[in-house]
Amino acid sequence: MKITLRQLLYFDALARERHFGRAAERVSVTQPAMSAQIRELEALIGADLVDRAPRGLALTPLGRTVAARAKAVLDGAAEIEAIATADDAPLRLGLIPTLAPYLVPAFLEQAAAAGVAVAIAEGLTARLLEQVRAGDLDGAVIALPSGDQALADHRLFDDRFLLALPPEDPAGSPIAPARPEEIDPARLLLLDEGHCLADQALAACNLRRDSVAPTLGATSLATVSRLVASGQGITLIPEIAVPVEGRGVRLSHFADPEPGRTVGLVTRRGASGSAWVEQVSGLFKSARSSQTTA
Amino acid sequence: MKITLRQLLYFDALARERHFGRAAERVSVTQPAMSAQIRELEALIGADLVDRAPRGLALTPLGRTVAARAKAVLDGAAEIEAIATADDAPLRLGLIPTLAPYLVPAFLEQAAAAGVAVAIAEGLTARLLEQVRAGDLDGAVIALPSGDQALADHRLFDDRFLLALPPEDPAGSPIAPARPEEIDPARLLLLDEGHCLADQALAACNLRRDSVAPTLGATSLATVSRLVASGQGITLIPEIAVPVEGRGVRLSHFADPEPGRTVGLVTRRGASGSAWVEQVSGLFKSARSSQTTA
DNA sequence: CAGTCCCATAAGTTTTTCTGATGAAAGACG
DNA sequence: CGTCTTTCATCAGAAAAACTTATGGGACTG
Repeated sequence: MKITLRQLLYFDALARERHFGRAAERVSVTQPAMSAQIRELEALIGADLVDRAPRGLALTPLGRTVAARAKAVLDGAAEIEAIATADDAPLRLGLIPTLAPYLVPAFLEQAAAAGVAVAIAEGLTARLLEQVRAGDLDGAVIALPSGDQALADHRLFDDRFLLALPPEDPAGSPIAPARPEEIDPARLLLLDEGHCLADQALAACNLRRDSVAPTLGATSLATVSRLVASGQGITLIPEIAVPVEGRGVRLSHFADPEPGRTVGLVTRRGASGSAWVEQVSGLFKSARSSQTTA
Repeated sequence: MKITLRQLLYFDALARERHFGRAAERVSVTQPAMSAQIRELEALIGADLVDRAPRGLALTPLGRTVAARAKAVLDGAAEIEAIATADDAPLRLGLIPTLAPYLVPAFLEQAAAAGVAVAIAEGLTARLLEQVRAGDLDGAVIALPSGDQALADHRLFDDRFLLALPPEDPAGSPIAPARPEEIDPARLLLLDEGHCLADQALAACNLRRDSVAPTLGATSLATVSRLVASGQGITLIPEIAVPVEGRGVRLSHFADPEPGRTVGLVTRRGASGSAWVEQVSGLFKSARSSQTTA
């Protein structure tokens, strides 16, 4: 046997009315029903809550504390019932490391302006997708496609790759747009394994990872771009990172068709219909626009 | 239809397990029972709480907030269930104004030492009894008898009345014990109406209120005793007040049988069996003793 | 394509809760 | 004093809620 909200509700009514009949009326039942529930509650707690006296009844000291707590519990339950409309739980969104630093600041502004509460996480694609699958994240912004049947992709925008070269590169640095396939593998700097940007860059250049000089572990574009700036090599840098990471390096567009990635929001399939998916997508698109504009 | 604790309990289990079957097992029911309760909860709230996907299910953002609140509600309910033993609600006790100042300090010490939580109120007998009847107070310490059928009197101790005279009273002040009937009504100072001490003093002296010179409204023994000390008249002062109010006045015992009052604890009849009545009575008796000793 | 996992649905049963009638105890009243 | 009234407890039967077992269907797995 277990305590029930109904018992607490009736007891609350009784505590207010101090009269079984009126308390019963208050909760729209008959007096025996009220009596039965109170008795049950007393049995469960194992003590008298009400001092039944012929002339007007009163709560016992214990009854008072129970009444106070019962009210709190009932309020909590009532809140849950009313929660449907007013949902202010932050959406939990993840972004990959090659997007987060460049997209998040503007996105948070947009979200704040739109009154949407969000919590941001950063992680590699694989982990983000895992979290979305498990419901630990509501969505992840990654390079599409996610390749996961259980998840739904929502395209946000395309993000071209530019060639980043040292400011003064004496050797073989194309002034004019180049073909990605023409890149010298020996000079190409990439992020660590697990970063999809590295895989995409390799794909664009038609290379395999083992044909590229291994780096000493670069986990951020900022690091790679600094390496390039100091003449250590060249890299492919996504357009969205240019305002932040483009300083100190020479940038060059590739010839059409320019390589790039499609950035999108990935959610559980079940969330596809939800309003927030469209709303958040809009916010990310706006964030991207304000980024390129700025 | 109304939300139930059972629904919240099941939903909490589901939120933890993320699996209907295991969640059902956790709460020792079959999976259809779990499904039904979750569905009912979703219907009540009016929104999906769970994203049912073939491969592993997740909570919706709303579901997460509900889960969090549900846990809080369940914890509250569990507390209520476990409350029987650990009841730390303060006992609410009232005292009349002619007892409170002299008894409360020592009583609070005793109560603290005994680990009993109390809340003290002061009021005239009539109001205190009303509050006890209504359950707003657990007990009242007054001059017995309470004269209320619905209440139970618990005798604590006797409190004699002494005659308080100005330190140097030139006229008719008995050096030896006097009979209360011999008091000059014109010089007798009393508390306002409503204070039982005044009525008791009148009764002891075999007087009626209208035969006494009306005072300008004295609501505390402290005031009356100051008046006596400054030679404005004489009064009857209860023994328990002597350590505090006896300074500056001359005190004289009455001849046997000495007038006095019986002080007692009044509770609702239903409380008579409760352990706290005996315990609190003991504390008051100890408080009185330490008072006379000191 | 068969097998498995997982949740939904259905039918029937058990448990809980309710109502309406009645009882008992204690004041109120003539 | 007996009768009436108030008020809560109790009981029996009815109604509602919740459970169990059995079954179905969708989606992934080998």
